[in-house]
Amino acid sequence: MGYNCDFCEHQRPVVYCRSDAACLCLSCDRNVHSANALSRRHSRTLLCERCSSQPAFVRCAEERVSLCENCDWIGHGTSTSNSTHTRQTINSYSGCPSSAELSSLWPFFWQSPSPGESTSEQELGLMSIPENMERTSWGPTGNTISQNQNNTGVAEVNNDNNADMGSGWDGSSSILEIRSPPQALDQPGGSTDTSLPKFSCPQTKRPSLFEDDLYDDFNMDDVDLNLENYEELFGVTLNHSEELFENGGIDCLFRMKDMPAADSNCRGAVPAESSSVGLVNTVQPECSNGASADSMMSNKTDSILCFTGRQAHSSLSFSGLTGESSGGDYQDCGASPMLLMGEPPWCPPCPESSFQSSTRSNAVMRYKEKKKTRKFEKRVRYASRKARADVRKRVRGRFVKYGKENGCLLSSSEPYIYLQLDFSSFIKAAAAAAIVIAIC
DNA sequence: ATTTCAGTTAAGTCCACATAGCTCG
DNA sequence: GTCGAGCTATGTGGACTTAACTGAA
Repeated sequence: MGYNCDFCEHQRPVVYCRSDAACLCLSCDRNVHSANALSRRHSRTLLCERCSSQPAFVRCAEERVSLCENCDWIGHGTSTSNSTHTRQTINSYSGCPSSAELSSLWPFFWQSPSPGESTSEQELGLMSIPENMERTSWGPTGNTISQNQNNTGVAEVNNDNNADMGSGWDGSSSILEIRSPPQALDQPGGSTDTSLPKFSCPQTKRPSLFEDDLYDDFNMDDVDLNLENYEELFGVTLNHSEELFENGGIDCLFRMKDMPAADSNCRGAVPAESSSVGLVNTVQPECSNGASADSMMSNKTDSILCFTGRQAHSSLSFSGLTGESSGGDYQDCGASPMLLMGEPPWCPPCPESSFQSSTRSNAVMRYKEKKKTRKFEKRVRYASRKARADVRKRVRGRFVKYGKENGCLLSSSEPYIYLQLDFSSFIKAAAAAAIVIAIC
């Protein structure tokens, strides 16, 4: 541990901004994300208290610690004693919430931690947040969804918070939105309510975390992250790498299956730094296969060494990738890169490996099938041009001028007859002419 | 293990023309 | 500031070409 805020480099980071790929203290989070309307839209969540480099997605009530997916898997997925811990999904937020708003969002923040645990949450309560800054409002559509994961995997939706917030805040200038975590998690209990975030019991069905249904409802058109908008908004030309980074590190890893199987350490390091495909393909792993998962996940410096770090990504060029193909390639895949590569590098062999293997093979099969049938739809910007192109005459796939349809010029303004003949027609015509000449 | 070759796949190119977007008077 | 003329760049789809990839011999 011992990391500092990426912005002030002084305070202990508490929240993680996916858009900025930055770990920030609350003060800097407020400063940075109050700069403009765009930055206010950045979705932030708690920082994992184990690795201090990944966004936390679940809160362990027993351990009173916020964990990212990887650390949750390490802590709960491999230990039968810890697997029964009650865990609560951590919501993300945007805007500039006050400390009171954060307390409503994360009530566990102000619970006193048990002895020997991280004190980051205690410090969090002591952090000064300039309350004179722009007032944050709870959006009328803000939907606080909390889940109490028990052994049966029953999730419940808590709308009380939302109602309370709605009554206590002015919804006219909605800035802050409470979002359920982006991860679609399987729900062992088999709930039919698809609107609810799913939760997974990692030790039993870990691979399903990344199965196809995770991406089925994800449409980049809805997210609207195209380059044009970025140029319009920021006035700068954006490399495709940045677009990939915006989409999240996990989705950018599919080319990792090309990496040598021994690169387990670096495989784990990549999601930790939201690395990009280009980096993965070009940067040689520096880490040895023998490194432990713990050291890998906790050693932030190593991650940066292996995959250049998030600060360097903007200078990398991905000119060989097109927006459509590359972007969709990594967003529409139906299986996790970890899935394709084999067991997660941080997952030691366990008795359930046979079950996981079969599940994984099924997922890989579904991924391959989906990839085979996948078709990147072209986005038509001008329907009128498309309509015209659809009805325009072509000769061998090329547009032809008016009057040159069917190989002949029909326009009276043209002084000559235009013949559009392919080679076979030319041979036939030449042969016929030769016969005529011979007869004559 | 390496090379060669045929088959497959993906990406790029070409065409004419309507239209968006810009400058200029 | 507004308007119109003139100009340039862009986008549209199908056929074709080219390059890259794959698997077998």
